[in-house]
Amino acid sequence: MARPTPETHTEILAAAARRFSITGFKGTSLQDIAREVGCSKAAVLYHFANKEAILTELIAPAISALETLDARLASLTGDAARSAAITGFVELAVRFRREISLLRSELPELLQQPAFEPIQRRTERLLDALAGRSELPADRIAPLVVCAGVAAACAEFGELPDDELGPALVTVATRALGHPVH
Amino acid sequence: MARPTPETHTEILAAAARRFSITGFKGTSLQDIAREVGCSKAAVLYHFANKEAILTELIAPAISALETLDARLASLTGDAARSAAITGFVELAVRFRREISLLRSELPELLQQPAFEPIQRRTERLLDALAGRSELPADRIAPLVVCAGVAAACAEFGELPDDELGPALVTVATRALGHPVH
DNA sequence: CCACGATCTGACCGATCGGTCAGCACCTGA
DNA sequence: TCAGGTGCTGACCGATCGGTCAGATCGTGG
Repeated sequence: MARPTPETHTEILAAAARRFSITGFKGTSLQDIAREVGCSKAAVLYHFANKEAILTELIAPAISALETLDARLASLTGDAARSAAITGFVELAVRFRREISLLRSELPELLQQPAFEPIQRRTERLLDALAGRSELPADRIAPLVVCAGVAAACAEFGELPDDELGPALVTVATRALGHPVH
Repeated sequence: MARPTPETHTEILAAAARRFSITGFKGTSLQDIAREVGCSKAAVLYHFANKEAILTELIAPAISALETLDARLASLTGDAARSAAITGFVELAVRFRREISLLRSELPELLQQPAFEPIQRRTERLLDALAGRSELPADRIAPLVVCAGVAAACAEFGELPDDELGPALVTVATRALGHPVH
């Protein structure tokens, strides 16, 4: 074997994405990934420090996009924050639906690990923006429904074109969040 | 030890529910459950054929409730099906939010196993009712957002009283699904 | 021609998993 | 009193997990 192909790194990422989206992160072993790539498990661990490093590299672009959105929303309040949050989040969810689908089944659990704490924090701030900065528990329900629902729909409708899925989701989200508060 | 208490069966169920809802099904070992109960792993497997049997028994009431709802919706069409599906599903989700929360992180994966195929089928029929029996892909997006969103909200707002969470969710769901199609 | 770094392998590690099994302690009914 | 069933234990099983390590195999520059 031993081909002089340094593309192995990329191939591992692609194989891991496929496996993670089917059997989940915990449900996928390094052996599974190695088998799909056609190399040894040790080769996988030559390119990545450990299993979690593969996941981290896979979702890095999505995380940085989430951080960008969070920064843009930080200065907005009320309805302005809300509508910007809707379109921003939907656009982000549609663009990164592959990443969502490979995380969806284990995101709540992974989020509890300290390494993923930044995502947790940004998501809470996103919910805050979707709630129009309201602190009332009742006003927090709709944003959570929207967030989780949009993410699930993106994972499920992976084959739909962006320009069909996106506007439909914006419509649903806007309706769900109802008229501006007061 | 060896107390003459056949309540162990119940204690195991309660302990498993607590663990599953925190660390997930796959993330919880029989050892974990045994430790929480204060018995041996072998004792757990004396009361239950295997790990999956614990989960099955835990969610049995929720499944039968889902089947009842499915039967009731079967004869309805259009807007009648839709509004009945909304209130029925929300009521069910609120009532069984504990079960949802202990499954939420792994439901998509568990559903792919043949043993959970009935749930899968009923859920699809529920989505069908929520879509007002429409076959258009675009009309399927909102129901999925609502279903996943409501489930996530129920898992998240476990401490809210039923009569506060339920109506709020019905409102959000009705809004999200928009006006009756034609 | 040879030394070297990059790439990769197979063998191996300790830990943990779900599950089995022989047998012990206890209660109950004959 | 004792046979038998219930509830449970600790020891153990094979499999698999994530991860390590010494060394084989290559292409390449000196």
